[in-house]
Amino acid sequence: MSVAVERANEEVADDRGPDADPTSLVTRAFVLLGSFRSQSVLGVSELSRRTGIPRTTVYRLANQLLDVGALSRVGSRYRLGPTLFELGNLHYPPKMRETLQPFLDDLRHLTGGDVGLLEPAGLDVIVIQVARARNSPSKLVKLGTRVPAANCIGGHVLIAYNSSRESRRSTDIRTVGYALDRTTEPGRTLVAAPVANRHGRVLGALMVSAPITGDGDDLDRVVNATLAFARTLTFAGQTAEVDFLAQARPKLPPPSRRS
Amino acid sequence: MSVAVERANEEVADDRGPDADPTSLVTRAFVLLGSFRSQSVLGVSELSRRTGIPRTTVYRLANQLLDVGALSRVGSRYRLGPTLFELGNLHYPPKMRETLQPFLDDLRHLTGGDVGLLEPAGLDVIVIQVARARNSPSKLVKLGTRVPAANCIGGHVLIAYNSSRESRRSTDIRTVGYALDRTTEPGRTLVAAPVANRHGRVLGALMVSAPITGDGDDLDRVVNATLAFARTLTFAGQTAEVDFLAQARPKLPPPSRRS
DNA sequence: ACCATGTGTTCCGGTCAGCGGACAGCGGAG
DNA sequence: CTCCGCTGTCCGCTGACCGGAACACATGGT
Repeated sequence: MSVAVERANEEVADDRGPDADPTSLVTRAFVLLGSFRSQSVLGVSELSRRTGIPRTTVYRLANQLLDVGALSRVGSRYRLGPTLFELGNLHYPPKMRETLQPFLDDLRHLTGGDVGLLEPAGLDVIVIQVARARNSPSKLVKLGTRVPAANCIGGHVLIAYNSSRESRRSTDIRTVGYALDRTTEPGRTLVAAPVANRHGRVLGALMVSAPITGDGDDLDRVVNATLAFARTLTFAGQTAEVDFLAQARPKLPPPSRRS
Repeated sequence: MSVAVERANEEVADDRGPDADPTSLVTRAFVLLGSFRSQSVLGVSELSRRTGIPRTTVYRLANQLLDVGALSRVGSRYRLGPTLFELGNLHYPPKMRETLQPFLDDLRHLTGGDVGLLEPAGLDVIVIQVARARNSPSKLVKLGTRVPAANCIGGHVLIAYNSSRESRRSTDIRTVGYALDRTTEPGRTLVAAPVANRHGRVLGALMVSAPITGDGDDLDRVVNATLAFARTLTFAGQTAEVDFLAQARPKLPPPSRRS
């Protein structure tokens, strides 16, 4: 009762069109904002160096972002602003967090590990809700963490259920209904299972980072609990009229991307 | 031991320059994103109507925002995307949340009310961290809530300590060190106190919504607890090297706004 | 079946917002 | 002192953005 899933960077989900036009101002603005992922406070020149955008343009852009609250000043440098936090929280349906939190907490106590709920974002996955042990060192199961889907066991699950391309690993995961990873966090085992909305469409993944290593009863308990709670979340989302982000299947079959 | 603070929309904090250039693309993008505050799923035409931006422009803008993950598709409409959530969480110093959360939880239990930490954002304040009773109905003390500073008792405190303009209310608040509001949430009393960084600069406000009405011992206890914890947060921020958003006093005295 | 009305989407030419090279002022390091 | 890197400012050019008009497609009322 376990499926070995190696880490691999080779395969990548499709389902997302070509990269955005790099000359678009909106794209540049978010490239700029994204450079704060690696450093929380940055100046104009440093931003220019990291993004490849000319200094003058960075300067103007940063001041505009300042005006709307997407950036804040720190001396003569910048950090991400509170407006982003406000808008980021509006990403959820209003009551989703408090509805799902008790379930995540229960699963955390049952498994003794850290619990995270993942959502796909382009080629990446983002951790949108967590239940962590206090002072847990896990860098993966952490609110707001963004990692490439191909590098994360939860991302593998999402790919397995959503990608149009087929792979050996995807069929393996769909067969057993979950995925394991023993290598990313030494001394721990990562378990991930799909979470669907009421239409059966897989929109998220539940991930548990448990402090166990080998196979055996412990692993079985964690896997079974994770699977059960993933199904419960699907159910909870429906009954609470949260519908896990309320995302229905698109009415217009091909959303027709601008090539 | 109480200062009557009426609600008033007349006075407004200055300290923020003129409104951003409305024709700037960045401004328009965030106006667009901001319209999701009142409705979580919107289409192109509806966005155009609410923002005053022509449909075609909205369409192009929305697709660009889609490409960077700031918006997600829901059928043929849009909602705020996961990238905003990710970036919004990076607004904090890495360990601020888990460092401060135990204090907020303690204060919640001590006062029996809902506890929120506020941060200024332009002319508004934003609730950046909370400790709520389960199923609390408070709309004010809620993660991500944004309200005009002039309409919120916590905003009054921030104005009192930061605005360059002087007012009767500001001096009153600074004299006693906190502010009260009995009218915004019927049957409850709101208490707010300033939170400073290590340089003594007031960067936030601690707010408690307690289920009490009159004066008396109950009120005194809540007020004293709030004041004590506001000071504790300042201290906790320093010792945990969080420094409450790490914001130092600007080195360049006039940040020289583009007029 | 018809039209009226709403939607999302595509097209295209004019124009102006944004671009970026160059420079000024500042501050810290050597 | 000089050098170097930084932030902030200016300005002429240009190509990316703008938005009106038209299209395709739903919906629903008559």
